Amino acid sequence: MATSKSSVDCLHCPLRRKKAFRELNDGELQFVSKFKIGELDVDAQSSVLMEKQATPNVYTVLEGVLYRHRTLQDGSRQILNFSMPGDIVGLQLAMMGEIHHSVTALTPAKLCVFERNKFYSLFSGHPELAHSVTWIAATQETLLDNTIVSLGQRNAYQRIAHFFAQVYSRAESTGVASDGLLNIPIRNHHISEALGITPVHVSRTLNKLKRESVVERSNGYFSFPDLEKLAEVAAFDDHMPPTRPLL
Amino acid sequence: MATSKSSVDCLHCPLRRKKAFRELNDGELQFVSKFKIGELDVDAQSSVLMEKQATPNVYTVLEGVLYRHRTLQDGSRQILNFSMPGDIVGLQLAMMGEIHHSVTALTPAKLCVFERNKFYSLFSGHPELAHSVTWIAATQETLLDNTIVSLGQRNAYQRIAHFFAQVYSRAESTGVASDGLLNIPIRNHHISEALGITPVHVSRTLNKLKRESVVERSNGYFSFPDLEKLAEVAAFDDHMPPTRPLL
DNA sequence: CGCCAAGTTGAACGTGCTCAAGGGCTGTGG
DNA sequence: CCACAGCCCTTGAGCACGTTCAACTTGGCG
Repeated sequence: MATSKSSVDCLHCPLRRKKAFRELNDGELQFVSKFKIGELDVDAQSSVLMEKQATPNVYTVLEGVLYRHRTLQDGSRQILNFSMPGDIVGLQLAMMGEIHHSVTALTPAKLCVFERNKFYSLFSGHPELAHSVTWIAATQETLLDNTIVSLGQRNAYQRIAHFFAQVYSRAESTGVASDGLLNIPIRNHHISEALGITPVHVSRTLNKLKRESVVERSNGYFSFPDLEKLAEVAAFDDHMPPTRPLL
Repeated sequence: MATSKSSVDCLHCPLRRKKAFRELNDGELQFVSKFKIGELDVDAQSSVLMEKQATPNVYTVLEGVLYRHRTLQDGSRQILNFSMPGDIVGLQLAMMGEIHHSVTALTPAKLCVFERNKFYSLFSGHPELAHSVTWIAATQETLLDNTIVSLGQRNAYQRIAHFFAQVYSRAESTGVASDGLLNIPIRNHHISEALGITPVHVSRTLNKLKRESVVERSNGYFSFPDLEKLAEVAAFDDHMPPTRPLL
């Protein structure tokens, strides 16, 4: 894990070239360039934010995948969602100065670092960017809504299928998946902790999905030979807009 | 249901007098006054927003309680959360122009009406207010996080207890509850749809909570004779900041 | 080779679901 | 004033999805 001064310049941010992201104008770009105070590289498994610990920084994901999670008194853990390129990490920290979840890297990841104290200057100086922040927050809300619907109404089989459909869709649009291959090292216990299903039952249910050729796994990576079939058994219809703003 | 021109003036908004809400300065107040284009009064049970129907308006709750919900293909329904005074109704509509849930009044309610097309002017003209919007969105996220944790990790008993603790806490701080009495006509099927538990099992579990004197019900209204006991069996620790911004 | 983490599989159990019947309350109409 | 409908809640009994406990397999890595 290391922090370095902007090795990736915002002016040439590789994310902007991806189809999913909207362009910024020159003024915005220059502001973001100055707003970004550095970069954080983390290894897989390392924590970026910890529950109840207020850090001075807020991040956006430049590369890699992380997950937000919370641990209860009894030690059980709930994964809230996955953070992919373009996502904001620690928005609650920036807004309320408190955070009630941890954020851990699932893959090696690269994050852009911002000072949360200066976050307000983004609102006062660049309404377009402030609007983007809120856009991203509202989009997150939609994702959390989806998760609540899954946990509340679907059984293990549908839940896992829907989980994959959702994750794949987001991963594909942020360059972390393509051609049916999900380039994220998801283990059964992640699915277990994300969906509130025991690892044992995750295993059984996954095997059923494998037998039905909805899901495949090799070297620890999942793939989906027939994405339409996946969407169908998952009853998944994608709610996400095709393009999105970026800080 | 009727729309009338601002019978409640923002300058004398009754919500601001409540302890939970922050003050606005004169410039902000004047802007909000102009930004608000009217008021919407709805009866209990009537819908304010419908899934997939883009309306031109966005709202804030002035009085009463509503709930956001989504209906699946098979007809099952999930309540996502409850909207109480000060909450924004239809933020996703304002940001993305799409909405994937319905909003229905639980009690008779009064809403402030805003044009979603003009929402951007709030960002460009009043960064402090824009910041408030994002603050509210981030707070919502925390609430949804809590719900996900409940649905994923807790059994029916803990879920219901936590649900009440959470709802009461929010209701209390927005003036919809006091002295242990929750002034919202919640039926068993609401709990069922919010927590993914069948009405039958909700009934059984509620009776257990009643027997233990954690919960009481009279005339269809819940009350909690011992809020500390409730928080304890719910393993609830309140994540909400004591004061909050308001549009 | 041996270790450890992750996944698999079996068997028994339990929380919560389903189906079904009955009771209480409220509003409406005879 | 009673009859009846409709909604909500309650209670019982059987069932099933998912859990728990435990043993075994597999694969990566020292």
